[in-house]
Amino acid sequence: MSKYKDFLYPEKWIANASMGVRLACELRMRIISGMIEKGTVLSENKLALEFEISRSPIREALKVLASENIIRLERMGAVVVGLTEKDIKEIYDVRLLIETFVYERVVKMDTSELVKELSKIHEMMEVAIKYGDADEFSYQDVLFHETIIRSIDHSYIMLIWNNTKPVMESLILLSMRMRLEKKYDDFSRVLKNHEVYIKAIKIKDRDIMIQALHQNFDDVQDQVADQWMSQQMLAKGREQ
Amino acid sequence: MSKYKDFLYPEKWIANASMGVRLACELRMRIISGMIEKGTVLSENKLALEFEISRSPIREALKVLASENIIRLERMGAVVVGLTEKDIKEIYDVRLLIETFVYERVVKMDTSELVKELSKIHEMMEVAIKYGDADEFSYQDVLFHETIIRSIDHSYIMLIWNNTKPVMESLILLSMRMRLEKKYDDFSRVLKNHEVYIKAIKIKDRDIMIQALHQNFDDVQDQVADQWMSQQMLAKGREQ
DNA sequence: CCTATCATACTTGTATACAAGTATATCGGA
DNA sequence: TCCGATATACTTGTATACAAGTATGATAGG
Repeated sequence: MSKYKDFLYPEKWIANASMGVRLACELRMRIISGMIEKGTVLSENKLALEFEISRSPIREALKVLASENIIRLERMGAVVVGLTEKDIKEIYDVRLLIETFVYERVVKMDTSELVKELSKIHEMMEVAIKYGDADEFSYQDVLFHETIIRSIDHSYIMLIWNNTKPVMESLILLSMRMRLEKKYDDFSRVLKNHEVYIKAIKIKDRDIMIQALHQNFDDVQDQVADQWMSQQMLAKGREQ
Repeated sequence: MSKYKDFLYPEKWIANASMGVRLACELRMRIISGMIEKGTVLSENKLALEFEISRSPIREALKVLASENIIRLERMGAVVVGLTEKDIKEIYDVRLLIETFVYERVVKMDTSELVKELSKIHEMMEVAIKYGDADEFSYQDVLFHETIIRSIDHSYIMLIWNNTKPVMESLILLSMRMRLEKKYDDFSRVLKNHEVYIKAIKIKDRDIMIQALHQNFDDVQDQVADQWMSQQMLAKGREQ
């Protein structure tokens, strides 16, 4: 589908999803990467023609993207809003907020099972990076945090996570792909960070947890924002 | 539409909304009030027949409700999940979380305009209760908190609010309607609480704000949960 | 040349049709 | 009586058609 032969979003992650979901994932990647410029007006009919599917899944996808605030549904057409640097900061505000909340709960739990799961994911990340698979690394990274959040069994925190996850995932995916080429060393730092996470959860010291959390976020946020800016610049350059 | 002649959700709030949104609001009210029992399987076709609209808006409504975790979209049919007491606690966890965050920002702002807006809403609430209009009171109550949240101009906090608002709104609406008949005195307490809010924002003392926030929530949460339980009991009784 | 009105081509929201897949129930056989 | 296969009646996902409304542009009149 579409004149673009290849997709930005890993197809195997959405192999048996509906067209609406798939299109949402792909459009999200294109918008966040800057491939679709801000201000662009997306029309249901035009998208239907371009992607060669009917309006039903298109509508579904646009609703999803609108709920993530990266497009704005107006009277006529969906206007691409995209992400500003402010937005990225805000996403990390929210992550910090919910993960801090989560940790408050985690210290009161039996974390042995969780630690085991996280260790497994951590090793997966090591393997992924060993074979230069940025997509798999991103997947496991997101899964790592989701696993922690899921562990406290809090449906409304989970709801927030589910609403912010897609954009997070796209940002991380784009960032990791760039780093694979230009800043390979970063990965070992990310891995180290996750080790600290696991350790902090294991010994259940809330202060160390929060500290590790902040440290990671201060680190990661800058990098993601940085990488994202490069991506934007790159997209800008490509247009000319 | 439907065999139920009257709707639980105030029709004037959604006068010019699409059928999908309207149906979502109505179904949400019926599910939260217990009018539609947990475990019920909602079929798109059956709903289409019952409400005499096509499947398109039905699908839209079900997607919305699924994103709010009050129904679960499965292979065949949408299973009504509803709210447990745990869910209600969790919603207030989230509100406490985001409103605490918001207040951290509010103290750094010029709040004069905000205070003015809130005072207006507060007076609206007084008028609403003077004329025994529980729906209008609920509307202004929700608007009060939304106004505070909106004031910090944080799109992702706003996103969370938008995701939790519908369920909150339904809970408050049902609770206020009951109180109008049985616990009329409660309203003056709610009004007092909001006065404290405004004052706390005006003098910009973070500690007092947080304190006021917690006090209000401890108070309101219990009441909402309480009222909601009564409602559930009532619904149960009606079935027999 | 400027303005107002009307026609046209777009937009969304909704209805309906169809295809593919799944649970259920019935019927035949042991 | 119990088990298995098949048929049927459901389900969702997608495509398409239609209606109502809106922006745009062209045209007529001043």
